[in-house]
Amino acid sequence: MLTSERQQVILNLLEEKDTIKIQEIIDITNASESTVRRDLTELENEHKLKRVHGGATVLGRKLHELSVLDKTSKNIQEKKELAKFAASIIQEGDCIFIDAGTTTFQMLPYLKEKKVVVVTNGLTHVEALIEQGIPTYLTGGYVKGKTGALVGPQTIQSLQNYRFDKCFLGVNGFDGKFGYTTPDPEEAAVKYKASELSQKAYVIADHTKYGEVSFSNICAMSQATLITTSLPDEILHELNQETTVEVVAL
Amino acid sequence: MLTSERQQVILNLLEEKDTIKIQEIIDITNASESTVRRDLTELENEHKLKRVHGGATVLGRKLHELSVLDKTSKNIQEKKELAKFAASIIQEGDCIFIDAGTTTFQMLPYLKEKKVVVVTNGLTHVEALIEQGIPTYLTGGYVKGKTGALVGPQTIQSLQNYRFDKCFLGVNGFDGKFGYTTPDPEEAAVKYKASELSQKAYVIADHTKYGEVSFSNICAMSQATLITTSLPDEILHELNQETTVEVVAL
DNA sequence: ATGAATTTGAGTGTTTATGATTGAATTAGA
DNA sequence: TCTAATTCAATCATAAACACTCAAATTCAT
Repeated sequence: MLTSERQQVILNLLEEKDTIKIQEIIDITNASESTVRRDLTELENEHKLKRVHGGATVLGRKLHELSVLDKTSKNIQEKKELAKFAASIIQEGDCIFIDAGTTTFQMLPYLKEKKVVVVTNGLTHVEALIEQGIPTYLTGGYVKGKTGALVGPQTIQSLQNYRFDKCFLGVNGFDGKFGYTTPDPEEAAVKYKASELSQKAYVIADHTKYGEVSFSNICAMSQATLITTSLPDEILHELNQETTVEVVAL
Repeated sequence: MLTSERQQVILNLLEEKDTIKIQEIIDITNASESTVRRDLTELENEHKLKRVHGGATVLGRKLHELSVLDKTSKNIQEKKELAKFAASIIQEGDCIFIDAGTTTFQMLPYLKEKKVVVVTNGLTHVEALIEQGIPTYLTGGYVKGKTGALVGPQTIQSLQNYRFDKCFLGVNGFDGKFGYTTPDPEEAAVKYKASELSQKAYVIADHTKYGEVSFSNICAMSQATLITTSLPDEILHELNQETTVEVVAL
């Protein structure tokens, strides 16, 4: 049995039962204890499950944890600086779309005094927005458990009800040739539609995302202003031929 | 049985009953007293429950505290019984709409094993649904800060994407003459649309709501089956001429 | 076919979870 | 208030699960 195959079996079992014992996996896969343990360790590192003594369980499906998930790194500080700058672009009375995701989440604390109307597909954003008394509209759609994002055709359709002054999107990669990309095609479609409906579209992504190319294309570089952290001059020049780049100093 | 599994069982039991004795847990889980005590200690440290002499109780739920504030604990117990019955109506594979509100919220713990697809306009419901791995769709719309309900024309439009086997609605009052009513016209419109899109509509309301008439009419009594607590016979006869009434004994 | 890289399973000492036992603390009844 | 019955926290030995290492088996590239 292939490694990836075996690991998929484990994930499928977890989908059904929520928790599983090591011995059960051994019986089903006919692999040794060592192998199963290795699989579990790997899958845990990939955030596909959570190991517990004696087996594994599905990941904590707590939506609250999602918005602050990767506070491990100091790269959260970068995100905050980017978000702060992005928020400074927003003007009194703007109607804006804020994409789901941890980067855009960092913008929310800076919206308080802005008198804006916000539309979002990020479930985790809602609480923070409401707390600040910001009129908030949520798109409809399927709830992606892992990220708390709303996606799918219903989300796209929901968006058509609105027109935005500005939209702020998170991405997994940007590249001069392949444009903005993200792994999930459904999320990419939502981001694209939002950009279409906005007078001006902004993508927020730190410099480590340069050259990264994920599965799904969102749009060309030219179709959205990039807000990023310091890049080497030659890359900056290359990108500047494609689109506007706002560089945030740290 | 896995530690995490056993602890989840304890939490689930608490969901249903609000309090539980150590001996009950021992009987159900077949674990030793020592182990159960350790579990309770851990769960208390994680703020998942509160230990009391002889067992444990739930501790006020953060997110829903606001909306539950004014209700007595006896009302909650009533709601739970009503909700449990309502959930028992649901069949494997059903596509259901669950209205926002505290009454319908009580249904969620009973959905786990049902293999259903849920559409809701209740933001507070989403977390509970996702935690149980239930495929969840959210309607779009304006976020009503006080209740976490989605309302407005966008919500109505979102709903049109779906057809339901059953829908479960909360109301503020029911009356033989004036039908089901609720204070907010926008919420009433959402409820009405949901009932229209369902093969079968259910309204959940305890007997204290009888004779109450709020500002906005949702629909006539005849258009939804009423799930309620014990009513005087004469009232029951009167209502039975209008619609089906399911009475839940306490 | 050959050697390098990867995957696997068994063996190791260590860590963790469990259940029984103890005496102290708490509750309930007289 | 005192006593009896529970319930509790702490300790301990045991058994299970753990991470780690190493050698055998497999896969891969050449």
